[in-house]
Amino acid sequence: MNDIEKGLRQAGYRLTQPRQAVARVLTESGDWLRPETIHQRARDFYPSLGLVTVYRTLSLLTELGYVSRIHHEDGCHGYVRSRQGHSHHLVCSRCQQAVEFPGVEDMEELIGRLEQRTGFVVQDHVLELSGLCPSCQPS
Amino acid sequence: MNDIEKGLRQAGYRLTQPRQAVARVLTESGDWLRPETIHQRARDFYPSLGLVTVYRTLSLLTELGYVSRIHHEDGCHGYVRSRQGHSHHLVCSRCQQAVEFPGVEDMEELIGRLEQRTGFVVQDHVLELSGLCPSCQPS
DNA sequence: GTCGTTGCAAAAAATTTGCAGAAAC
DNA sequence: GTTTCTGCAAATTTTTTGCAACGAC
Repeated sequence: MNDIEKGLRQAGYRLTQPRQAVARVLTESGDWLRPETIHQRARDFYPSLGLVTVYRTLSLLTELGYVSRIHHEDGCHGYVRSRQGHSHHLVCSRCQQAVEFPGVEDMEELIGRLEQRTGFVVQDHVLELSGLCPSCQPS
Repeated sequence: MNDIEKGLRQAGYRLTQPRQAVARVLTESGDWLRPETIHQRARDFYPSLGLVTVYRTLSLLTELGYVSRIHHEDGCHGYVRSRQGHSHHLVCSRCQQAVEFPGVEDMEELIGRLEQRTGFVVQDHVLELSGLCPSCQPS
C-alpha cells in the first residue's frame, strides 16, 4: 500500500479502485498532468473509470496534500504528485516534466518584511518556476 | 493618456473605446478581478462592451505586461494591473485586494542553484502570496 | 446491511472562433 | 479608404451537480 493509499485510509476515506487507479497514475508520472490525461491513463488500470471521478479524486488528494496544482503563466489546469507537503515545482514548458523543490530559504524573511509593510497576515504562497529541462534544450 | 493607452499605441494597436474601458477598470481597482466582473464594471464606461472583447483585451494587456494573471490555490482566473513588468502579488483571500511587490532578492541565487542541480534552464516564474489584508483580519 | 463512492447524463461555467458590420487612423 | 477591432451567436472546453446503482467495510 503506497503513501496515498495509506493516507486515504487514515483520513477515513474508502480505498476504492478508481482512487487507486488515479493515485497510481500520479505516482508513476514525473510530469504534471491534466485531468483528461489522468483519466485516459488511469483507465488502463480501471477501465470503467469516469472523468468525473478523476476530478473528485484530484480535489480530495489536493486537499490531503498528496497532489499540487500547477500554475503556469498560461494554463493552470495541471496536477502533479507532491511529496513534501507544501512544496514548489520547477516545470518544463515543453515536455511537462516537473521537479519538486523545497521552499526558498529566505521566504520567511521576505514574508516577515511584507507583513510589516502591508499589514497583511500571510497564510499561503505559490512559487513555481518554468523553463526547459535538459532533454528539451536546443542543444 | 495613461500608461496602458500609451503602451497600446506604441505597440501599434488601436486605441479603441472598449480597450480604454477595460484599461480604466483595471487601473482604478486595487483588487484582482475576474473577466466577468471587469466586463460588468467596464460597461459603465462603454455600455455596449462585449465579454468577448474583455477576454481579447486581457490577453493583449497581459502579453504587453500591463496586467498579470493571479494564481490562487483555488481559482486562477483573476487579472490585476501590474506596474513593474515582472512582478509578484500579495492578495487577500477574503476581499481580493492585491498588493504588488518586487522579486525576492535571493531568487536569482535560488534559480542558479536549481539550474545547476537539475540541468533545467529557468525562463520564468510565478510567485504569489495570499493571506488576510488589514481590514479582513478578525481583529 | 449501511453508507460512502461511482458513473452517467445533463447542466453550468469558462473560453474561443467565425464573421459581418463598425470604428480607428 | 483601409485595416484593425468589435459584438454577436455559436462552438468548444472545462468543471460541477443530481441521482440511482454499486461496492467497500
